[in-house]
Amino acid sequence: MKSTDSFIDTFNDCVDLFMRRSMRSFFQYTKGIGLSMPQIGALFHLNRGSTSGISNIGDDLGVTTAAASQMLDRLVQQELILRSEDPDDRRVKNIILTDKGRKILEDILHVRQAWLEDLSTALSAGEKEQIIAALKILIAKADQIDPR
Amino acid sequence: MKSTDSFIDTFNDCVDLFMRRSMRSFFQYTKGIGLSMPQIGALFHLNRGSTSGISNIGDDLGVTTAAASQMLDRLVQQELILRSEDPDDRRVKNIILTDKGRKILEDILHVRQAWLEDLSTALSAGEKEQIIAALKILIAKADQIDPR
DNA sequence: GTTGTTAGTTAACTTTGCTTATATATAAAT
DNA sequence: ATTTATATATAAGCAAAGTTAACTAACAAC
Repeated sequence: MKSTDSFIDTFNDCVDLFMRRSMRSFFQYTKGIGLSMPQIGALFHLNRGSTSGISNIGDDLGVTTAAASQMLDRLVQQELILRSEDPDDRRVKNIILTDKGRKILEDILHVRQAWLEDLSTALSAGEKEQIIAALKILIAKADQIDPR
Repeated sequence: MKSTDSFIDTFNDCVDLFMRRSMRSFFQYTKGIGLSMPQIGALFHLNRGSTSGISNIGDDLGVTTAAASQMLDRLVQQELILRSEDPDDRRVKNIILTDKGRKILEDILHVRQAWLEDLSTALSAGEKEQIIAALKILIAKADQIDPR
């Protein structure tokens, strides 16, 4: 399963590790509170501060606007979001997180980070600096080859 | 949204980056070939070489054995897996990947890596070494606090 | 060999997510 | 003012995933 590129191999090891340790509890938690993958995708979209129109969310999730509209209905029913009319263009509905929605999103992110926090306390200050420096190179380069 | 821990912040930035760049094409691809999240989960379970009984897979995915059995049906219909009787205990069915299944799994992993390969070629040898060294520290430490 | 346990299947049902097609309201264009 | 385009909603219908409950077959124990 190893390639000839040890950068790729190491990065993949890191992804596998992250998936197993951090994503597992993430999925368990979201399942526990009854949120589906698309719904989480929508919440994350909002959290990123991306444009909040229905069709934007649909595009982002790769589904039709109709599908997005229906899925958001369920989030409205759960009182995690609100539809509000855009004053500039009354055709568009801006989706905004309710306090409850913001709280749940925070919890979700926090659960995903529990493992990361353990890791952070286990690392020495020097190790952390080294890792931060390396990851920043990686982020900068990624931005460079495909900016957004 | 920033914490007081710049290690955690940088790591999260990196995760976000990876999710947006790499997982996006991953989801598009799996959607294109008609595989759902649970099905992919099952394939990944098998790929890890974990125990291949139906209930093991169900446990791993956090669903009932009945649900796992039905979901695997669909993978059998798509000829990605085979059920085979365990010779040691004829009650258990071992799930094995077909050639087609193995091929698709390889493709899935490869798609996830396309972005990573671009990144690898964009980085200098020195940068890569630095990142590899840092990630290895991270992996080693993670293994240390929660071995498996 | 009966009795109980375990692994998996099957059936009936519910919920979700998706699609297409149709409808409505607003905005933009001419 | 009328036409056209855009943003969303709604309806009908399908497939997938999940549940519980009832069932079969194989193993284990005594």
